[in-house]
Amino acid sequence: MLEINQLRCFVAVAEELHFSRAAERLHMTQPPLSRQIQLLEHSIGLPLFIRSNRMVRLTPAGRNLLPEARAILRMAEQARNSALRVGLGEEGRVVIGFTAVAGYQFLPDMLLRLRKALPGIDLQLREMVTAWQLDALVQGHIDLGLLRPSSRGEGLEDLCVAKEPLMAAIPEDHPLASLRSLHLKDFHDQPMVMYSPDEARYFHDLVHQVFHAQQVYPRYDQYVGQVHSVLALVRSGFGVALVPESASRLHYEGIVYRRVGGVSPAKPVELHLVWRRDNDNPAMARVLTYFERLRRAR
Amino acid sequence: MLEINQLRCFVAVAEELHFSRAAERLHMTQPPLSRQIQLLEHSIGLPLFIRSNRMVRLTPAGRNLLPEARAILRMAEQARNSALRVGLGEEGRVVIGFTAVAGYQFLPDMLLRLRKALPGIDLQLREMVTAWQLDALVQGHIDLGLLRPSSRGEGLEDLCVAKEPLMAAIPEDHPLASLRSLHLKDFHDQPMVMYSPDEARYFHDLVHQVFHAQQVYPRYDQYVGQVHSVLALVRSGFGVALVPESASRLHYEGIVYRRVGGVSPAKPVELHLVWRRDNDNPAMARVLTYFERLRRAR
DNA sequence: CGTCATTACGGAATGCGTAATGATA
DNA sequence: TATCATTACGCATTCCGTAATGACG
Repeated sequence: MLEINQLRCFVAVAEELHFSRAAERLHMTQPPLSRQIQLLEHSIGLPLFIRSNRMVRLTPAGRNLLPEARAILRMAEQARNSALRVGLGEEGRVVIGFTAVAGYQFLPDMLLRLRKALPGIDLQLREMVTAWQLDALVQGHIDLGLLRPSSRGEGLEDLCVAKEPLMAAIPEDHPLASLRSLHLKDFHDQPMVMYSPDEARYFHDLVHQVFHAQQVYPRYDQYVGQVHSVLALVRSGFGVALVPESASRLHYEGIVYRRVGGVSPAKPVELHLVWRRDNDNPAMARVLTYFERLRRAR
Repeated sequence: MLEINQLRCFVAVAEELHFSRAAERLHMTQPPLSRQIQLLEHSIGLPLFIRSNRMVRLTPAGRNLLPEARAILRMAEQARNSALRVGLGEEGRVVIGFTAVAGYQFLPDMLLRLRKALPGIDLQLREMVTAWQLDALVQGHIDLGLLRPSSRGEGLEDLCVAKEPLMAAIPEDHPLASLRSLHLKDFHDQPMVMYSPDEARYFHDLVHQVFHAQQVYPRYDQYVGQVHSVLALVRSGFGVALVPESASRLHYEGIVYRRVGGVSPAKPVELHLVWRRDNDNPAMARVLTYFERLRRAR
């Protein structure tokens, strides 16, 4: 096989067309240089130079090899530097999972700042629901999850990054839409679109608690997994719903959003960043350092 | 610097994720393999694997290096093969100089056949007049010249590949254009466009001899260097001219071509292939072998 | 205690430098 | 004879294989 060292020798001689000068440039003496060239020629099976004692010139095979040899040397150099930069986290990739709703409010800001602060790092995005993100984190398919709170914390770090109130999403032609101010009690016995207890455990429990605390009991007719779907059903007239404030960014035609009195301020909707404590991605480490610096600055 | 051998070891371990199996694949024992990996890691400055005794896995830096290492190995392999093929003439480049007129008749056929017979060889074309081609041949800028005969034969091989008669090129509204048959004598005292004695020595001498042999003396009003230019002047009414038959392929609007009686058949226009005897381009050698085979087949 | 990577060590091969040789103008 | 590549040879380093050690389940 061609050896890197031999290629380096070859390039030097091919550029100088003079063994002695090439040897000088390589910080060695001529004889071993001659020998390396001979070995290279032998391993290819052809002469690369024509030595006419007063003149060294390339054979066609040598002329052909020269640019390739340069390319290989350049690649080797780059590979080394790139591996080093990846190791130091100056370059690399961080895969981020996010829920659809986070994609409308929190994520864009975060990405903008991250890209600015860590320009060498390639940020890859994958939309998935909270439960899938937790799986993907554990399996190492994503480095970072932007998701709703969850109890599954085996080896996972968790940071609350946003809190927002729940708001009512109401079809614009619904009687409640015309009320000046809205209170939880107004939802009593109302048909509502509810979150599914397994696909959207967090929202399910949160909405349930909010109403239960006030002894209000709406009628839960529909159970769906994502805020998107909730809004789609609200718009189709299946009832009203409680959604995080940021969902109002979705600008669903035919839906109005209202603040609701009686919702405990101690129960906001939270958005969390989650990652594996033993994640070994150095680029990820730099992202975390960046978050840490942000947190302290506040 | 990264060594090829170390990269090969790295790729094997990265693919097997198991030192013993990788060593087996590399036809060596584990300990030196471990050592090569350590050396590689040291030369990069970072660990590439995490060895947890029951499990070998890549670090991010290693994951990043893997495709680059594969690429380098592939390139090294290719470089070797390519150099060998170039050396054997199975692959390579032949630069061919040609005169403008040759480009209309002889060259296209020749290229078609060469490309078919020697598919691995890249044929590069450069149009230039005979004198320039001779220079370019000597200096090694072209491998092969397709040109008019010349006396400069220092180390050059020469092969006549085409003979063609001279024909008259006449403006269509010229009195001679309407004659049924044309003889050299008809050119006596006629204004003619002549070839320049330094830029187109061969044509100059040839035309001169043709007329001289018959004691015919036209009037040479214009001297130009290329057949192209001759035709342009003929078309502009500066006179008539003798041109090689293949020039009629140029299909100049307003020019008619006529055979001429009295032109010695022993003095056709010749087209020659010329190359350096000591040309070391193996692809060129194959081209020559091809010509030789053609010649013998005839 | 079995598996598997690392460390330890001896022998072979490789690479470099110095000195001698050879070829060419 | 001067220049410059090659050959010859001795020494240091590198690389491989075998044997011993060590870590983890």
